[in-house]
Parts: sequence; C-alpha cells; structure tokens
Amino acid sequence: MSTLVKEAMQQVRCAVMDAAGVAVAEGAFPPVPLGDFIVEVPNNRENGDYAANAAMAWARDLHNAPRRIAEALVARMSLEHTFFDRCEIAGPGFLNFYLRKDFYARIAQDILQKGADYGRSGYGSGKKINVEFVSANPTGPMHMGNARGGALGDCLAAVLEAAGYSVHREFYINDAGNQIDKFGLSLDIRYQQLYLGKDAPDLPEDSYHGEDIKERAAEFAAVYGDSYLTKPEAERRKALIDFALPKNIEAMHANLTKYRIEYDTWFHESTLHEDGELAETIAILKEKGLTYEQDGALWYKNKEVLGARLAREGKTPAEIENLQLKDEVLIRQNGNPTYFAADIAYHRNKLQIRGFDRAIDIWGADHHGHVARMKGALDAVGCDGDDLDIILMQLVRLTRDGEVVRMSKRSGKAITLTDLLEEIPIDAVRFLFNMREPGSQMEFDLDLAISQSAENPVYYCQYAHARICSILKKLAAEGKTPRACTLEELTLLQAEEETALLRHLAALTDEIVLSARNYDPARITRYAVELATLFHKFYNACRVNCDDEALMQARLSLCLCVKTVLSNILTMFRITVPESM
RNA sequence: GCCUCCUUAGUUAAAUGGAUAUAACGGGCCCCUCCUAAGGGUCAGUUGUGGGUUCGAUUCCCGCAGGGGGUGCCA
Repeated sequence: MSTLVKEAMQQVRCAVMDAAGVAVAEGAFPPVPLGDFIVEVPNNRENGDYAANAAMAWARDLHNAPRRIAEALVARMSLEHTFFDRCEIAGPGFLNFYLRKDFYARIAQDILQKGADYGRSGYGSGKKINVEFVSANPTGPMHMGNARGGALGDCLAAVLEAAGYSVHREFYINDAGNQIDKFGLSLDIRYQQLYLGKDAPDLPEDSYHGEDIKERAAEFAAVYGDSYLTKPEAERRKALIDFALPKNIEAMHANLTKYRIEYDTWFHESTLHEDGELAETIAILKEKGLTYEQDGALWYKNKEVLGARLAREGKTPAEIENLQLKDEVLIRQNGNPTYFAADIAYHRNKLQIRGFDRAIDIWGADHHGHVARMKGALDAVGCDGDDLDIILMQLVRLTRDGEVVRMSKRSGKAITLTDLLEEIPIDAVRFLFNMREPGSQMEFDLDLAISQSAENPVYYCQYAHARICSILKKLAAEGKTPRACTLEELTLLQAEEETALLRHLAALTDEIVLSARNYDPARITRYAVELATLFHKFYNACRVNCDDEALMQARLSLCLCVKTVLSNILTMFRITVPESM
C-alpha cells in the first residue's frame, strides 16, 4: 500500500522520464543511457513541493548545460492525471514541482479514514525479527545504560511493528557461567560475614561489592538462619544462588514492567547448557575443523573465520593482518564454556532453531569488540552473520543542575533504574532516551526530565494533543461537532500554517519506514516535536471556531488529523496521551 | 600502538551528496475583552583542522587535533 507521498514522488519521476523519452524520440537528446536522479522534498518551501535533479545529473551524459536540459524536459512534460499543476526550473537546473491545491485535502481524508492505523505499512512484509535488549546481568540492580537500552529497544520494536515486521521482544538472562559463580561466591562471603564477623573471609577484589548482595544474604539468613554455615561450600553457594537469583530476576521484571516494557520471551542462558544446544554448537565447530586444543582449553579459529569474512567484504590481506585478529577460547582450562561460546549457541538458536529472519541486539558500546567475531562465528555454525544486526549504544551521562551526577545519593553507588523511575515520570524517560541516535553520547538532564514545561519535549507534544481535545470540547459545547468534509471543503485549508501541517502529517508513514530501516526511533520523536510545533503555529494563526462553517469544519478535520497522528505516535511508544493537562 | 564511535550557534541537537545549514534553550523586545500563554511572533549567533572525489560536501575518502569506548581462559 503506497502512500500519497510515495505516489507523488513516483509521478515526478515518471513525468521526468517520459519527457526525456520524448526528447530522445524527437532527437533533442542523443540516445545515450541516462544515469539515476533523485526526487526529494526541498528544504525551502519556495522551491516547490518536490524537486528533481535530473538535469544536473544528466549534464555529463548529454554533454549539455543543466539549465538547457531542464528547459528541454519542461517543454515536453505532461502533468495530466498527476497531483501537480506546474513544474519550474530553478537555480542550477532543479526541476521544482508544485502540487495542486487539493492534494492536501486528500492527505486529510486519508488520515481520517485510516485513523489508528495511519502510519502503519506493510514495508517489512511480516518478516520475523527478534529484538533483544536490556539483557542485564541478574547478579545486581539495573543501571542507566539499561534504562537507555530499554527505551531504545522497546520503541525500536514498536517502530518495526508499525513498519510491518513481525516483532519479538526478548530478554536474555545470563543465569549461568562465571558471573553466576562470582555471584554465589559474593553471597556466600556476605552470608558468612553476618555470623562470623572478622573471622569470615574477605570479599575478593573482582567480586560483587554492592549493598544488594548484603541484602540478599541477609534475606537468606532471615529464612535459613546459620544452618548453612556448616554445609559444604558448593551446597551453600547453590542454595544462595537458587534463593537470590529468582528474586533478582523478579525485581528486573517488576522494574521493566513499571517501565512499560513487555517481553515476549525471557530466555535463560542455562537452558542452552541443559538441553545440549551449547554442546551441539561446539560440536559443529569441531566438526568443521574450526577448533583446536591448546593449554588445556578449546580454542575457536576466529582469525581464520573472521579473516575470511573480512576478505569477502573487500578488506585487503594487509588490512586484515593489521587488525591483529586473535583466536578465542570456547571452553576454559577449568572445563567451563566461555560467554562467547554460549552466545554463539544463543544466536544460532534465534536464527536457525527458532527461525527468525533477523536478530537485532542492543549492546553497550563497550561490547563493540565482540560484534565482528560474533557475526563470523554465526557464519561458522551455518547461519549468515549478516542476519544479526547489532546496535551499539553509547553511554549516558546524567546531569543535574548542570553538573554530572555520578552516584546515587541513597546508595552511594551508580544510579539504578529503580532510582531513576522513582524520580522521573516514565513518559519523560521513554521519550527523552529516544531523542538521540543510539550511537551518540548523550546527556540525560534530570531537571529537564522532571520539569513539566515546554522545554520538556514530551510535555510539549502532550500539550498539543490536550489542546486539540480542549478545542473539540469547547466547540462541542456550542453545538459545533466535527462532520465528514468534502474534498472541496478540505481544499479550503490553504493558509501556510495549514499546508505546512498537512505536508508534515503526510510524511508519517515514510518516516516510520525510515526509522525502522535505520534502526533509529529518534526520528519519530523528532517528528512528533515538529508536528506539535506546526500545530501550535497553526493554532495561533488560524482560529478554528470561525464564522465560515465550511472552513471551521475543515479546520476541525485538520485538528482531528493532528490528534490522530500524535496519539498514534505516543501510543506506539507507550507514552500517555492526555485529554487535558 | 591498533580498532571503533564522536566533534555543527554560548549550550543541546537537525539536515537520503543539493538551492540562503534548521530548531530548541539561554538573552532582548512583542502578542490573551479571542478555541489551554505548558503557546506564538521577533532580533543575534554555527559546520574543529588540512587535503581529495564531485557541477555541488555538514554529509563520502585520506591525514591532523580533541573526547568516549574497546584491545581478558570478564560479560
């Protein structure tokens, strides 16, 4: 289902191509192959509604000046049965196309007809995408990075859905391996310290030192007392982990639910160990001769596999050599598989076993070294590494009163997601984290997020929606309720503020597709802010409650269009859509 | 050292290779007997640096400078 905007751009393209065809037939252009050209929306409205750069792009092919080519094209151009009423030559040779007045009316009709579905498209044709995000370690509380990842992942998933993909939201729980061993050890020592005081062992440098570990150990002690002190270490640690881990997972679940994130799957790493998929994955690598043993560990030939992948991408042997690729350990000397080994099995599970067409992971930028070898490893186990897309998020700095906030006042530790959600409205957190591209290092201004003013973009957008509701209510009180308008009535919307608004409204579907294609939900938050701005300008310039009944109805329709689009976007991002503020 | 991301107005950010680089905030001034002033209007101010590709570069390529991250039998 193509949008009006797409159709209009296609018409421009056809008009130019047809004119070129005529020019060739008439001998005005030599019969040479013509290169590609671009149809775009000019920055400056005075340069028409759409512009084509064909005359400039073809200057070399045709051995002629761009302006001359443009003149030849315009002279042979037909705009019958299109949305356009004229084409003008401007600047170095742009072909500027101007829409007929009723085009905007069609936009309004289209939006009103589609309602809550307006903006959705079939672009993704139902392809199955797995979006994995947050996936915080269950060994402790979540932090600011998880907050950004959560907002980004959930809203990206929403954008992909709107663009016609079948989306699956997933949380990967690292409930096995080294981190869990360390978690058990930390709990164990804190537990012993409760009873033995100075006689208990000290916490090693590289274990978990947070208050949350002490709390969990104390909770355990409250239930079991000192009965585990005399049990064997392994049994004691297992009991502590079995006690504390579900509590931590439940806490993450509760926090994320509060954050309005609903996962389709909470995937436990431990299942890969238990059901043999991890062993199977390693067996595949072994079978292909991509492993070897050294120093008592099992190694994966990353250098060979990744080198081959990079060579396919066009890197020269010298460039690859320069990267100093290293092989990776799959199974440690102590017999435990590495995180990397489990991760290969996990992604193989997504792509090969569960059959997702694409897997998207959202990782902190500190994991970037892991990206290339993960894709290579997927090639090695019989998947296509290109089906995995990894979005690297840069870190977040919190600021308050213009100062960088490093620590939480309460715990003295890094600010947790729990702290953040207690302090800041969820609407603001979800919106503000999606104001920047994932790859940008961002500052999160706590004062701004709390402030309920126009400076806060989320309130600015919500206010526009509330204002529309208020207008509708006010007019309804006077007996003036919206009715369906004819195309002629809607064509009355010709004020600059009105057409600017309609042009912007018309772009939603394509903006969502672009946002999905670039994995960048920030495009949509910016779109929403711009829409609110255009609406407020319209509000100040054009009175809805005016004497001309037809114009009033047309403006009411326009208000309903803006209301629909704002509501569709905010709802998509699970942000409150207020009727009044 | 090597890899990677980033650098646009005083600040935070926009700009599928296009025309006069766009907004917000901060500062000055103006607009409610009128549908929500949580709004609008208006004045001032910018592409780190040196090359290259192109009709045209904020955008692509190569140096340089500055900042973040990585370079574990951690995850």
